[in-house]
Amino acid sequence: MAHDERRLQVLRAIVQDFVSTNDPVGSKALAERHDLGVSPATIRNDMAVLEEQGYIAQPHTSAGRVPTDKGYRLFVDRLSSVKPLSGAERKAIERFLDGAVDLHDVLGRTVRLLAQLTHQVAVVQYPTLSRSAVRHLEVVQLSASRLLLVLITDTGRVEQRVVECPSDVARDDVADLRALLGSAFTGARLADAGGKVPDLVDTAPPHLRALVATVSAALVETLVEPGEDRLVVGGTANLARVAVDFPGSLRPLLEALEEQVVVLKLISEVDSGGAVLVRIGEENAHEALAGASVVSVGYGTGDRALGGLGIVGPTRMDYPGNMAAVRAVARYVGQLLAES
Amino acid sequence: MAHDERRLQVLRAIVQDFVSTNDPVGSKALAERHDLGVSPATIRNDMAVLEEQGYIAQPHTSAGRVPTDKGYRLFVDRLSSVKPLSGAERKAIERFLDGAVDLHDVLGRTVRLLAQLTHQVAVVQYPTLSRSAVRHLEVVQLSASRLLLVLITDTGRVEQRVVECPSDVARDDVADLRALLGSAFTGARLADAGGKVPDLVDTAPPHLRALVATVSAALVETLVEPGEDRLVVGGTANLARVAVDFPGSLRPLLEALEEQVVVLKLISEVDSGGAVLVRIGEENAHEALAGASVVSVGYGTGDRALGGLGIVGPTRMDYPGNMAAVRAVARYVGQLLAES
DNA sequence: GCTGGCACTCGCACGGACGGAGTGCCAGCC
DNA sequence: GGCTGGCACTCCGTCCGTGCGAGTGCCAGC
Repeated sequence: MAHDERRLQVLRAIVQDFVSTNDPVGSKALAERHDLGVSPATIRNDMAVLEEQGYIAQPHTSAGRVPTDKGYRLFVDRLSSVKPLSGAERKAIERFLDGAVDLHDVLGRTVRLLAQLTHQVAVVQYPTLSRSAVRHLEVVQLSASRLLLVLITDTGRVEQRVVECPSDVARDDVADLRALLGSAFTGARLADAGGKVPDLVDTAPPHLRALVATVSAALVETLVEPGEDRLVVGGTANLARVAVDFPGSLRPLLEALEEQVVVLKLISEVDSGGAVLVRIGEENAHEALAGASVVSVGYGTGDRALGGLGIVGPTRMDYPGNMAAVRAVARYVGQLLAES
Repeated sequence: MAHDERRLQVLRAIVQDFVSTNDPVGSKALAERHDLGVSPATIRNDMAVLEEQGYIAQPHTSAGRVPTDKGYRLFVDRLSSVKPLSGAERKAIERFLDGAVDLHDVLGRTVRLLAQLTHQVAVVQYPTLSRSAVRHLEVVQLSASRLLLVLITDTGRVEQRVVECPSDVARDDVADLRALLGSAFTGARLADAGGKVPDLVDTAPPHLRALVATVSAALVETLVEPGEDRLVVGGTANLARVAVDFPGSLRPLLEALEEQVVVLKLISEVDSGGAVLVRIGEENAHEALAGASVVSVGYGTGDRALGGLGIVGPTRMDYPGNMAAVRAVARYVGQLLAES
């Protein structure tokens, strides 16, 4: 029906205007700024219906209307097309990310880039260890009974862990241990590492068994268990810019961002199909994020999803633009990591 | 003179009251809350002198007085004694930091601990590479022409760098390279690494010379050059709590914190004698930090300063308490790193 | 089903009045 | 000489009443 169609146009116009002005938008302004072909009075009728359906709300009697979470949801799902990035933006992505010398550098640049493109807080997850494979495993003796394990993954992550051994370890044993662990784990997916331990212990020379058991337990414990996934956060200064959108205080949000677990959960729950995921306001199911939206997507090399990245901002954000930026950056990061 | 003495007591009382209440403090309130032994009228005379000398100011005619940067400076230098930590706080430090498994973990816990103890933004510098020595140097071949250098320092830092070689590298050459670099650099201070390169290249077998030159150049460039020092920042949520102390906006401050260079400079300029350094307001010589104070101290193992740590907060802060916390945490971190 | 008109509601900005806190100064006292 | 109580003055923050403008809902007419 042409009816419903126009009502959706009205909703779209409300979202667009409200996002850009931060003022509740009224029927008159709407009729002036958009070619809806009808008079303010008609728009008012549509707005009344939209309000009844829960897509918009008015902060006070006789102020303009403001989109609700549900309204943004409809907008994102049906009313917006992904805004293509400008040439300048695409150039900026390349310029920014090229020249990175290691994973840490890549992710640091990525988070700064995303923050700059979207003017929101950017979040990038390190490539998940569980989906990475071992490229190299190094054992360094720190002292008689302390060993340092260094794990290098095929995604470029370098992780370390100090292992305290129950008894002193001979120099030769360290070399043997290194060889054993190396041949057992190199090339293996970290997710499978746990299963290899019993076999490895069994086949180890008797005098090394206790050592191998201790060390591989530590390896699996720290490096494979979930929860060890790291996060890079950047652009928190952008929160100050949009402080007006968080009426209470920025504090809960800043706390949630520091409490990486919260955001990590959101970011890592990316769609395996590579679609951009948007979580709006209350959909986030975490109190501190109730007034915020999260736009995230997985990045990866070819068919393998390595991790997630995205942005966090007020629900009043430019969804099409931010979705485009997040998607473009994720693609480029994926390519970059595939090369290395 | 008893005169001047009392005037300083008045200044101290003003600082203490203002820090705890955030209200400009007047002569009457001062006389009531502190046993200065004189009447408000006398205090007023003292305040007039203190104001003339620039230690205090009044926001508006006929409001109370507020300490100036100069007033805080005098307070810190002459009027405050370092507040000893409570037993609970000392316990908290131990509980928080023990059980850390690697350097990353130690510094992460440190920054959270400091933020929690002081309710300010905490900043911890990674141990300076230039003052660290090489414990282990690993070369991993990523592809025919790409090598990954992994450097492990005696302070527990693990740094990585990808090196693009002009031509393909044979497997055996990698092993030789590893042995060469290892024997040349292991145990050496990174600050001296640059000087060792020419010698190393000269003594290398002819067919490896180009490779050694490329790789060691990359090593020195990324890992030894200054500016590569890293920073961990935490507790930015505390800024929201004291937002009232930053009249304009938190933004410049948040930006300065993200722009790690700024803070790094401050934190790394620690006193070699191990004294706690306090920079108040304008003393910071960076616009964004004009309304902020930085309390920092070096941490290290024994006689060697490894890096700095500290806090950033409004000039209106509890200097004695924060100085004590910063110092205590730095000592504990120093011990912890000395053990490993 | 759309439109113009109209009465109504409210939030907000403006402005004046008021009270309170704090000061500076002065004369008197120890 | 230094401290004290008293007093007049200044000025900020708050409160309240008013007016205005934006926006709405409803209704009659096309």
